[in-house]
Amino acid sequence: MSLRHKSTPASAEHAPLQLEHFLPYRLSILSNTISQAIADDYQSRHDLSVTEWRVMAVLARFEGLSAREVAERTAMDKVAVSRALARLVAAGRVDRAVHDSDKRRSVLKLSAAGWAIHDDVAPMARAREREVLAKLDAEERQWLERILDKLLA
Amino acid sequence: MSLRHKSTPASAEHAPLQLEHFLPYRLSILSNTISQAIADDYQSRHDLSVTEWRVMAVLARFEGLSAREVAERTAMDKVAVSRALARLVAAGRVDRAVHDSDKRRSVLKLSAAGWAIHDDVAPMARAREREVLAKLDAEERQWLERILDKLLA
DNA sequence: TGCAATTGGTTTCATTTGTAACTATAACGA
DNA sequence: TCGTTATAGTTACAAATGAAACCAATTGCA
Repeated sequence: MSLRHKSTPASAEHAPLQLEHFLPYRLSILSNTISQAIADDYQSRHDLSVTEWRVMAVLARFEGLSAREVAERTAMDKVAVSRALARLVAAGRVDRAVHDSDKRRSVLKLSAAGWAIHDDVAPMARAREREVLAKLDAEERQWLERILDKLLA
Repeated sequence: MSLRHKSTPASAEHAPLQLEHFLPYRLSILSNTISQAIADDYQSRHDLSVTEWRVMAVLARFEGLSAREVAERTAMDKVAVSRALARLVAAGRVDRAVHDSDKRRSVLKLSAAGWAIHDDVAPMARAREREVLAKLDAEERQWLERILDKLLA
């Protein structure tokens, strides 16, 4: 056998990750928990998938984007955006036109029905965010903002 | 028309979410970016999916768990765990035995081959975590830890 | 011009994932 | 001890997702 002593515990031999203190793992749990809570609010109410809601949220904020620009803003891939848009347009929630000077590009905006859904969902999403942030005091909230800015830069 | 003035801009009428400052959105981007970077390290090298790696990581730390306990620890659902385990056992990376006093439960541990993979991947995962944390100074790291503790409590 | 390379977007097909139903064992209460 | 209910885990089927091929419009440049 090796120089290592026989009775060395597995943890010393192998140094397993301590998931409960491992940043990527903890971020993943936190992110999924929050996103799921928001999704639960709107999925059944409006028959809306997470990707569809993301597309709607970015079109609410930036009217007239192309599909590619939506993909950039949502950090989704273009196939996912294309499919979400197909459903949203079919449901009459998004209006799609063709760009004047480039017929490949679409020009996207929420329809009246799309805005109505947005105006119902957005306050719920904000309320969930507030619930989460309520667990922190003012100082912690400031630090969190600063830390996220740095990590996402 | 309503009492609202005709020329009120959409942003005032509808108050769209500002995704770039919306906590759930930012957490999701950050979490996915980090997890993907780690996954890129091991997926091709070991033909290992994210769910399989999570199962291995928790078995490295807590030997002899049942599938249900793995699911609890990883925050994955039991079907995902069952499938990951099927592949891991088939690949000889996890040993599955039957519990002495309850024949429904399995008793799971990493095989020698499983440990070898673990011992290759775990340091890479830790290195990625260090890369991320290197963007923060000592004070920010302490706050982050404290904030995550509170949000996950 | 005109033709190759690029870009916006969709479709196709294979893989992954989620939900529900199912099997086997165990626990509990009449 | 029998019948009901609960639990561990798997299977089957549907829906979601990703990668690559694809079409159409545009750009760049010989």
